[in-house]
Amino acid sequence: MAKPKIIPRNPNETRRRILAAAKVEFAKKGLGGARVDDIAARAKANKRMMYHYFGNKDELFRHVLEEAYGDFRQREAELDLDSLDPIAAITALLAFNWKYFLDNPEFITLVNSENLHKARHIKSSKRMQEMSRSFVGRMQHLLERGAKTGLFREGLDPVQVNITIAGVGYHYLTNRFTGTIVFERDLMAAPALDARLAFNTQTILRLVCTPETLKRIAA
Amino acid sequence: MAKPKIIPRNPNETRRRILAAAKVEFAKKGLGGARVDDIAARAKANKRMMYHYFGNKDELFRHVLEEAYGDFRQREAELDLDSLDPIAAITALLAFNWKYFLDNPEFITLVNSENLHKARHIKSSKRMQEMSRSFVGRMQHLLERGAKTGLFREGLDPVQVNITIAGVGYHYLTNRFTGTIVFERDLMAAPALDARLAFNTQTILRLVCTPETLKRIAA
DNA sequence: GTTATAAATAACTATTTAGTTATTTCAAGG
DNA sequence: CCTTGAAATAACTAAATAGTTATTTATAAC
Repeated sequence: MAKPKIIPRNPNETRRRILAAAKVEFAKKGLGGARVDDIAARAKANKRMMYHYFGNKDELFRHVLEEAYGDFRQREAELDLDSLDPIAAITALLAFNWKYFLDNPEFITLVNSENLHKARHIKSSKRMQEMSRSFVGRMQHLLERGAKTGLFREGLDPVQVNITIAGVGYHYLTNRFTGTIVFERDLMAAPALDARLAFNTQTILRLVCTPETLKRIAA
Repeated sequence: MAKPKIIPRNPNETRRRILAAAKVEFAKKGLGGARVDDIAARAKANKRMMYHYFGNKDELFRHVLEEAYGDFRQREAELDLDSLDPIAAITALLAFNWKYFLDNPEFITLVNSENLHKARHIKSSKRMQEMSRSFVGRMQHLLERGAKTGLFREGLDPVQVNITIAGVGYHYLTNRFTGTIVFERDLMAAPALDARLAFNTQTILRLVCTPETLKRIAA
């Protein structure tokens, strides 16, 4: 009735299905644990098609990674932080990071897997470089805007702030399974997640704001 | 001359060598990527001995993890934070975390691997539970001591503070390979490492200290 | 229609892999 | 000494694995 399920002989669709299936498999089992046969099966495609479109397992992994990273950066760029005052902007950026990691848990495991392999897949990727540059630029701009208006401290390193904003959320979520055991607390329950975002917001505002700003917003 | 290298027929030694080799292999390639044959070869032991002492690959991984986590917690317990004032104590704890991650990079990849597998190896480990409890207890005690002396803010959640202290260092280091590409900066150069520890110290002190304390120590 | 090209499939291969079996070797307690 | 049980080794197996070959099939340009 509705949409024809699988159009025969559709290269774009097949390629897309393989890439999507690979993302799931790599995220679940890591590069070393993922199986090419399982990826093909999940994509409902012949394994040979993977080799046709992507060359080999490592190249497939690189495509998955670049796509995941690209999606993350693109959505972040869409936030339009410039229309917000610096405090609202950095709060929104932190919340975006948190929500993105929550909604896309595979992003975290893919990045972890790439780091286990010393980032060899993206080491010479021009596309990664371009995406990263505008990302760092946005933070630099935000921090300068905050400092100029007297809200933020002067001289904050955008790289350090970026890593910290990502880190306070990323670390909580990537280690949520061992964390739940170590802390004997369900770290993924809704109230726990809300509490963590609130805590992280405090952490970041206390880090970037001047004492006067902090007193005023009563953090 | 000195010590006899490999004593024949030495069960403890063989077991220890296998465990040490497994730690290296699992840390390098993850659970899915590690090869039992490679572990045996690295340990200069017969593969059959691994099955003799540890049962199977997953049990071996569990032993490696428990040992790694145990070492981390034991060394942390040896810090004797009670003999330091709260600010020095939390600074020392942060620095310990940082240094431990730097000196034992395999710890990070092992924990990452366990989380990729949803912590199934340690889920019902009594030993993990015991080690974790005293660890959380120490932070609680430190935060209470800081609050009582008016240095720290009241009502800080020791779990949140623990996760943040670990996270600001852990995230920087676990993602150092992709980070070096994204930020186009050698994150592992000595000055970069010093800068990160200094930055993290600021982040944590700003998080836990009262405004008055912060003004006094001019952070 | 015919043909050239690319998409898709099935079946295969050479290796690798976790785990096992069968056997030998040593060292300590009697 | 000598016997016994554990330590160690070598050789094996069945299944899995990344990647390939050979072939068929649909499509779109002419």
